[in-house]
Amino acid sequence: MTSRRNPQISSRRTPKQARSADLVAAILEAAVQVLRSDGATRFTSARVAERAGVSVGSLYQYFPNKAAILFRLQSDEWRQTASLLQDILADTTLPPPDRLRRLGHTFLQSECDEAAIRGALSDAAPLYRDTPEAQEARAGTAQAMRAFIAATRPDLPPPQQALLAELLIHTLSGVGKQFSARPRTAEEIATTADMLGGMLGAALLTPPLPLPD
Amino acid sequence: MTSRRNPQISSRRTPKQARSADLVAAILEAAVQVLRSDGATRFTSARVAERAGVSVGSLYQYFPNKAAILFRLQSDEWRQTASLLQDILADTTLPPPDRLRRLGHTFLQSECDEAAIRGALSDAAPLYRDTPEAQEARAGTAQAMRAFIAATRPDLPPPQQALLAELLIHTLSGVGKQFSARPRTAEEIATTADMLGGMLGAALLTPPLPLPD
DNA sequence: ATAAAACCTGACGGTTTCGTCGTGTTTGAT
DNA sequence: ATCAAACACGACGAAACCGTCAGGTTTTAT
Repeated sequence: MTSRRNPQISSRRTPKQARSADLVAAILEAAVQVLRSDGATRFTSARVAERAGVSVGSLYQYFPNKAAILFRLQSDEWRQTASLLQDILADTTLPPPDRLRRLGHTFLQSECDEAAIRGALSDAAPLYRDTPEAQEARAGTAQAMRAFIAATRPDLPPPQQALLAELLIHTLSGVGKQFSARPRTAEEIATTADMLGGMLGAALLTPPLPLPD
Repeated sequence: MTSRRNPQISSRRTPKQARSADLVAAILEAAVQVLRSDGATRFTSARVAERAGVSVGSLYQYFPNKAAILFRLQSDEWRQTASLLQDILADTTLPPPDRLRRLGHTFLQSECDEAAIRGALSDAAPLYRDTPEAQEARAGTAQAMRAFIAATRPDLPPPQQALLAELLIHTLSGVGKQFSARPRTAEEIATTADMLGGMLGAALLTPPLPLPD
């Protein structure tokens, strides 16, 4: 599905002088702005370059194609999210379910704060999603959650641990994405985050399922 | 975000003879095939017409644009899903949490069965998502869930009922979409569906939250 | 000062897609 | 048999976009 050709996501030339590093920074900043204001379908190499006050040629010296810019942005987001997960889930001063509760709040809030950019990025997902680089980049968040599950539910067999971790991640990101698709009041966010956190906590404590033969 | 111009989703001419009705059916069938085999980004009016054995001109006599075809497909899916929800949630022979459990199973299974087409459809979502017709079409599923919540948790104030209903729907569809993005074994589906159902059930029985002032 | 490397530019070719329109065919009613 | 409405066709104009390339400018090193 959604067949990809040679996405070639990896960078083309690495900036060695100060001006070119600035240029790359300007491009990334412009990319965020274009994504936010024009949306994914209007995200264009030309538009990004123009917004950055830079020529297309320069852009293509540091990014092999459009997808590479998007991937770079998404990749940064993922790294950020992974370390957030890591921090909250590893905080042993809180009982595990409370950590999930907190995770729900933090996550939902940040998703709503940056709804425009995240929504646009995920609209553009088909452009970078299927590259090996993307698969690897996603692994970070999954790993953090699996470690938490392994520590909290050692009674579950590893395959179930993995599926549970996946379920929690999918719930967080799926709910976050759809909930933030519409503008929300602070009250709605708080209430939903509470319910979400409770739900995740309940999932965590679910008794091991009798494996049907 | 993702600004739309004049999407003009509504149909252009209504088939009055048998042959044109067949033509529309052929187009929809072809659209599904193209979506499944070529993905959202390669979904093209020309390709659909060719696959249907029909000229582009004919296609554009019954659909004002590409988005209208996609919307039609998605709309059918939504109707189908809404009646599924309706049926399961209104089945009073089962205790409410069990209904959610069953819903999780049914939903996840069907999502996995048709992963290709649904995935492609949601990749194309930016093209039809923001039209008023789409907003209205989505309302069906939300309504079914709200009715269920209202009947099951009359103790909650209506605003919280609405948010809870939304949370459950978002969880279902978000998890369904992401889980089915990779091919899954029957075992993985069953296990995840169990956990998902349990999670939803738990969310349903969550005590009313003390409204913070 | 000078040469090499790094950097920047923007016009341009090639491609894809959308949706229309003038023309020709089929159907149903009289 | 005849005519109007419905239907079907596919070449085509217009627009958008991607990514390259030949040539000019700035920086760095010697």
